[in-house]
Amino acid sequence: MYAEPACDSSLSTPSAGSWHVVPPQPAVREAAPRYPATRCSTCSLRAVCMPPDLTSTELEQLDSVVLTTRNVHRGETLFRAHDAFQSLYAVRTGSFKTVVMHRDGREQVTGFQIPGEPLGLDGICSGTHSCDAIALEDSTVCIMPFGQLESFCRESRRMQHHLYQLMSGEIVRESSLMMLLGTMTAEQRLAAFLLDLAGRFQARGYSGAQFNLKMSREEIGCFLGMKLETVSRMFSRFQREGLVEPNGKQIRIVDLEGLARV
Amino acid sequence: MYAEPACDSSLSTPSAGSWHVVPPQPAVREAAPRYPATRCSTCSLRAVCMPPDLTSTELEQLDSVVLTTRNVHRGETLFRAHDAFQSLYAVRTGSFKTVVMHRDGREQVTGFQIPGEPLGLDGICSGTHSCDAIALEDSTVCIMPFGQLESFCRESRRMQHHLYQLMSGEIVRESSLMMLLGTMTAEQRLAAFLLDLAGRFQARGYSGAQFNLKMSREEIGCFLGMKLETVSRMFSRFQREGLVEPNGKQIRIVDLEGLARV
DNA sequence: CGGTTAGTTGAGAAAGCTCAACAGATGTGG
DNA sequence: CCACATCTGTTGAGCTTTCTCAACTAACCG
Repeated sequence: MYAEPACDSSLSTPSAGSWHVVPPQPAVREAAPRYPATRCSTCSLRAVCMPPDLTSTELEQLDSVVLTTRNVHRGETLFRAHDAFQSLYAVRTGSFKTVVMHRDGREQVTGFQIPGEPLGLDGICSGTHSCDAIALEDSTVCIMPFGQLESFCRESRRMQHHLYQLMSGEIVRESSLMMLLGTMTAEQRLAAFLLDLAGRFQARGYSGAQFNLKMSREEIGCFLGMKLETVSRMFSRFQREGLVEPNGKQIRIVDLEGLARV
Repeated sequence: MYAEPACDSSLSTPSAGSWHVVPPQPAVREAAPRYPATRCSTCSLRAVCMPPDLTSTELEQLDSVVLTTRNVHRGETLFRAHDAFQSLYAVRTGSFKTVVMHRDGREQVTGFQIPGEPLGLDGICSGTHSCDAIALEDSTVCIMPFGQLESFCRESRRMQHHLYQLMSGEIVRESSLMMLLGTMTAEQRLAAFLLDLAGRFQARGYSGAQFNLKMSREEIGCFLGMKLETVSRMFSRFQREGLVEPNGKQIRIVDLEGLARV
């Protein structure tokens, strides 16, 4: 359902090498192949991803930072906690979830990422990722090697500021999630979640009124701090109240204002 | 109880001007006076605040970015949501809480900051702060005008990286808070909170086993997503179980391992 | 020293969880 | 391409945790 067709050019670059410390992993875990990126300068998501006012020189430089993309199949990880941090990523097609895990097995989904949204910012701090990023469907990401990005940011004031803004935005996003988890009822959480998603889809030119949830009820619950049964009950309640028309994963928002009033 | 004596030199700099859009505020809200900072190069918190490997030239430049400090009295705000973002701050003495507020009055404390910790990172994103920063006791902060800091970071690779690390660290901190709010019981939350605080005090050379909570039970509850009564009950439970010896705001951790096992 | 605020404790209510049954959807091998 | 197994989602009933309301005590402040 999402934008651009995945870049599936098969000119695999040999440069890939070992992306990850390879821990126990369901299936064979090959060195992830990279593919040449189509350029930022012509990308339809540029307005979502990048500052609006880059000069053509800056765009050229940017193209030389974002040289490759990578395909991640549904259920596979882009990176996992404890992997060495190398690059920042931007979702190009598809969608991801990020999950932090406690030793005792407790899991918390900390976010869902759709095209144009960043991944990997958690890794800068310690040089090691602190969460897993898992594809919810077959997806593509742009790869921005962080060292090169940093160099670029020392040259470009605009790009420097953009990266600070991006990270600050992540901080603010997480704060409002804390508010959600700390102060809202199950009903309010789900409403806020749907409204947030609707807004993000709309900002990317998709319908905000009707969309397809790629994540399961369990994943939604794990994000919103409640059990899947409760998520399901709340969907049913919204349907009864004529706010949302859920059809499995297909969601139609009927009464936006009503949902906001919950 | 915290480190350094506050810099209370009264050579108020006239440069202060209007720091804030002044919304309804309990008392008189004057333009906050700034005081000359004692230098980063000689600050005992430097190891906590700044990258360890700055050259003497970089230290000099840093001193010229962090020219001023500001005193904030107990209960007063350093900045509030919707204030224009100007500067990043580092707590020098005392402590703060950051609070995000929903229109309907719901509040969530998103963090407590002790000496050496940053404040204001939320403002970069939109140029406007998204939370209130309120002093829990009479406190002092170092002021880092963000424009100057950005310039400095374009010149100093180390400083640039440090700021990225700082922001990434905030992202990781908030993720683990989401885990706390999303998956833990009231008992586990309070235990995790005490252990976190103990670690942070210890890292600053204070006792991790005995410390003074500057925040009320209500503020703790608002941070941990529970009511003050529940916080109180959990303290009592920890006391009964011989894990913690709470004496009002004075906390002594008796059984660190036990607390970690909760 | 009296008034106010902060903290503790108890009892009953409510939200959300657990367990369980079942229905649809999805996928797989014969 | 069907039949069966598996996974995902829905719904119900009873239980647990936390909240709410209330009373009371201790600490703090002017």
